[in-house]
Amino acid sequence: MTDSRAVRVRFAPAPTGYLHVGSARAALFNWLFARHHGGTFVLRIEDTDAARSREEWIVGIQDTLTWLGLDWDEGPFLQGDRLDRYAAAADTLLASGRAYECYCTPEEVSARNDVARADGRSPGYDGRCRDLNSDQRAALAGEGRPRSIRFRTPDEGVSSFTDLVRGEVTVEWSTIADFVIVRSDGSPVFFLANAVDDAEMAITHVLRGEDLLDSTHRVLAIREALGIDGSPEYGHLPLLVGADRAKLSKRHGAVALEEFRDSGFLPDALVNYLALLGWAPEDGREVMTREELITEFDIGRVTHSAAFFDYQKLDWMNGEHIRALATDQLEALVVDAVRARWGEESNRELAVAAARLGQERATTIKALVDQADFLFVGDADFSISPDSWEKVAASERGMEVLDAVHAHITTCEWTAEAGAGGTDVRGVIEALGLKPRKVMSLLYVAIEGRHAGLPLFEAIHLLGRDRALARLDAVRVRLGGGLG
RNA sequence: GCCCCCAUCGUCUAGUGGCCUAGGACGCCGCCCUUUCACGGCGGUAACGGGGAUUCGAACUCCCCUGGGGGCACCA
Repeated sequence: MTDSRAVRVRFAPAPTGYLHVGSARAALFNWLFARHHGGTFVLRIEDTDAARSREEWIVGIQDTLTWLGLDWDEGPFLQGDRLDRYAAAADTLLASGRAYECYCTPEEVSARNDVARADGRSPGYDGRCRDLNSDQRAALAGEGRPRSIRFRTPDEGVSSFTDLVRGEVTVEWSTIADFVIVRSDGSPVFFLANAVDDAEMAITHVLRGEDLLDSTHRVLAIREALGIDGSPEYGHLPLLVGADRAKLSKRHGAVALEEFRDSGFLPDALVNYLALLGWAPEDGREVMTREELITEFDIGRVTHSAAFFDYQKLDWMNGEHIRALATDQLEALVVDAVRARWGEESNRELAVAAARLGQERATTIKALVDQADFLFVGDADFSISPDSWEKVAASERGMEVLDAVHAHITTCEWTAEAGAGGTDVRGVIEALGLKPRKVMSLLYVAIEGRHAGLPLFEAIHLLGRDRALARLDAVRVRLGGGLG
């Protein structure tokens, strides 16, 4: 951007639910754009739909943005606090004739649209109240009909603007029907509030999803009708879609940011992955820090087509970020996660050890903690997953291996210095004439309850001699050989 | 039905007329490493939707078709 004005962008969610991953992506692009240009990032809550907006979502969205690390410089501004401005704007439009009073009810309009569709005609307000005179209006009002205010779109000509990502976008006014800007309860509708606020808040650039592309013409028309000079530049971001290429929604999988947080994804990884959905830096880097993203971000490099949200690639990305974490940072995260799961008095040393052993292999914090379950679970609750057992139940000379390992663990050196060196049972297995890798799974299952997990010798050492022996015994029994 | 947007490997993308027998990443497959699983390393699989036009030359420009998506609310 070569715009000389100081950049001011905004993220303007409606507090009608949790923060959706698509909205988060829009917030991120605005934030990156603002930070890249040293501009201002404004948070505005578009709560003009009182029926669907809720206080808890206003709080929740802010919490989630904060967790993601998308800090805002101004706001949150609530449109609910600014109703007088929208009312004034509506009066202006009414006075100039750019808007008119409409006495059709939503039900009537909807019914007429259904008929239109059924007849193969285009839906959209049919203009019934467009040219009422004052007597007609008074009569309709006299019937007790509710009054809304509708914007009168131009009858001819075109609406055109230059989109930052798509270039020139033009549409004929004749295809855009008159639309409501003030509901019959007096509350403003998105188009009006949006136009007024972007002007008053001196927003210079609007980056939002492509699903809002058509509405831009209407917002721009209101600005013009209000006599507001100039307008922000608009950039419509490609949509995020699911496996069926439709707009990403709940049925495609996790879409609430909270779900990603609770699954142990790192904010930096999510930010990194989201940034790459619809944008790529010039040099093709993929794993990037927040600072690198800010430096490289360029609205001109945003792509045009919808992007599939690939959970597998997110997993990979998260693993990359876990590995890039300073060890003490990961330790802190794992300790917190372990305590959230097993209680505040959970053994900190074990959690720290698990963090270190897991850093090289984990994709999420949750998966890492899952792998460490065997360290924290009570002995009475320890169990072996059925499919893991199935994999090892027929292990070659399993009983012999267990006996030998049991004997070794019983007598091996057990000191902090020796560590996992003492619990290394490879020699024992080789002495039986077996290849360690062939029978190791059985031991993993016995000790960790699953055939894949944290390194075995370290696991045994962390578990402690008594608990380790008890688990070996349990599997000996299960294998049918008793405790000979 | 009408309007708008979009179109490169399965996926995310690089590519802005010759550097492209199309590059990278995820996934997948194989090999190596290895204390299982991972991680890591190496290699492989795999794409310019179709048709015209412009040009000495098109993934890149234009047109048509096809396909996909979005919108047409007193939601945002």
